Amino acid sequence: MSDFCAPDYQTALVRYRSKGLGLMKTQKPLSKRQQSILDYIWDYIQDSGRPPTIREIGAAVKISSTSVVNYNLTKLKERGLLERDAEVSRGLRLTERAMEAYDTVSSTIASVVESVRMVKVPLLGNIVAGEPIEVGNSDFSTFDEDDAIELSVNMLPDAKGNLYALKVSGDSMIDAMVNDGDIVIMRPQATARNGEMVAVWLSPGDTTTLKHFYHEGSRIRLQPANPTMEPIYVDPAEVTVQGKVMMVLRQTA
Amino acid sequence: MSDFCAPDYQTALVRYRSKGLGLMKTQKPLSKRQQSILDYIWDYIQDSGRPPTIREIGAAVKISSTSVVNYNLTKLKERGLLERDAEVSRGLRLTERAMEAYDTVSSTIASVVESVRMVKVPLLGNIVAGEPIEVGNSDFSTFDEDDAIELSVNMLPDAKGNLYALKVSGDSMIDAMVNDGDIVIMRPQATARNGEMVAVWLSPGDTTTLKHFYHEGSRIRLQPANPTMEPIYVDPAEVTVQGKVMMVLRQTA
DNA sequence: CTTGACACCGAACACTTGTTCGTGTAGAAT
DNA sequence: ATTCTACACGAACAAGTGTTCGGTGTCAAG
Repeated sequence: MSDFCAPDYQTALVRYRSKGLGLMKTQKPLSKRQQSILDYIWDYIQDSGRPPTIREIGAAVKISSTSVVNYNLTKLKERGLLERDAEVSRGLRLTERAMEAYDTVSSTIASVVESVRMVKVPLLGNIVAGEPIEVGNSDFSTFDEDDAIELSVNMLPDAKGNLYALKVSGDSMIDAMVNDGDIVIMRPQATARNGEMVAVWLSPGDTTTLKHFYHEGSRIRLQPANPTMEPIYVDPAEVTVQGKVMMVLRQTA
Repeated sequence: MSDFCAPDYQTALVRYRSKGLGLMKTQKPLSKRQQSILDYIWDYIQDSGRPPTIREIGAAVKISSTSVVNYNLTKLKERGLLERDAEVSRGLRLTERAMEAYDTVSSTIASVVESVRMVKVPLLGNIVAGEPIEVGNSDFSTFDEDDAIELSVNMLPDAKGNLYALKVSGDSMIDAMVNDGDIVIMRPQATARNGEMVAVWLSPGDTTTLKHFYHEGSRIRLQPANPTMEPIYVDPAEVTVQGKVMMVLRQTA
């Protein structure tokens, strides 16, 4: 019998965010000098809006000879990490592959977020809005890691922190106008106030569900928003609140 | 009595998108040459990842002398549209102000969209989901021009073209799970198939509303999704379909 | 010990690139 | 008519920048 555990949105989120430099398995690592050169080029472009010169690179990584810089740039080009336009000043360009190491998409989005106040919310998986169903530990494999929703921060007051998205399966929340197939944007939250719509994990049966949450004496009432369905009563020790619904998105066409 | 006319989302959208270089009231316009130089610099940076040289600019805008290019760059600098680092190759940089003209946010987002497939949808105004109400010609002034929603293109199949967003007032579409306060993403559309949820303008009374649309013999039936409300029957000549609902967004917290 | 590959280096050179100078034209203002 | 300003231009020059050459040192393999 498998060990029961809560679907771990936090771990999935951390995994989503921490994509380090993926070194090619079949090649030995870059020399320290070559790595320093790449780092310098990246930083210089971010800071100045243009690539550095051979001499600037040399000064930065303590190479006194332009031909040594040239030699190392040739090596990096051979590795597919940069391109060079000949006979022009500042003719360097980092390739897509090199930029992966700097997580250019996240960096670009991070800079856009700063300027237009937007947040990228990963779509981590499904949440059932119906009878609680058992979840496996691989529940997060449903969606490609690259699936995400970009949202304007001004649509999400207090959007700091680790938002994530879940796709709704089932119609138990239909009276809260959350339908099967909708996407809900969640903010991690370990407690809930009465009436809040939350995702919860139930230790008996290792199940998860989306419901309105109520403290009711010594019990917790998980209330569907569907008049055809009965509330679920659980012992507080058996329920873990995982996140609160901040926003609902629905495609209609 | 004012002339009646449809609330013109297209015009509002065009106005939203066509933010030309914001000319200072107290300054005369840039010369054509100066504008061409700015355009070329912008394009060159997008294409090559570095600024152009003085000679490249000259070749592009048909200036044979580097000192004329230099003179014009000095003028652009005086206007606050670019910065120059002296004594370095490719020492140009467009200022924030200059980039506004190229809608740097849209351009940056456009480039991000290419990599993460996202679209920026302006929030243009309100739409009533209730009894049709009269709209004034200044209906679009409700929202700041900068209000917009960023959405992942993969959430919006066929997102090409001029999407816009409207904020819903009223609850006549509540059975379609569209509630007061929700935001609907619209795609401009002049016709409608039966059952589609659309924004329409009604020439009698100069009103607008959000409803399900049905052709019914010689009439159009505009059907609320609220059992407490009656459908509206109108002559086809009196109704203009303006857009179809592609997505619904709701903030819940 | 020899050889080859790799990494490194200074110097020179070729070319690119930015800045400055002196000059000319046209139109507006005086 | 004169002066001023804006815009334009070719040429020369200075500085920046990339490329090439001939060389050295280290290390591993033969």
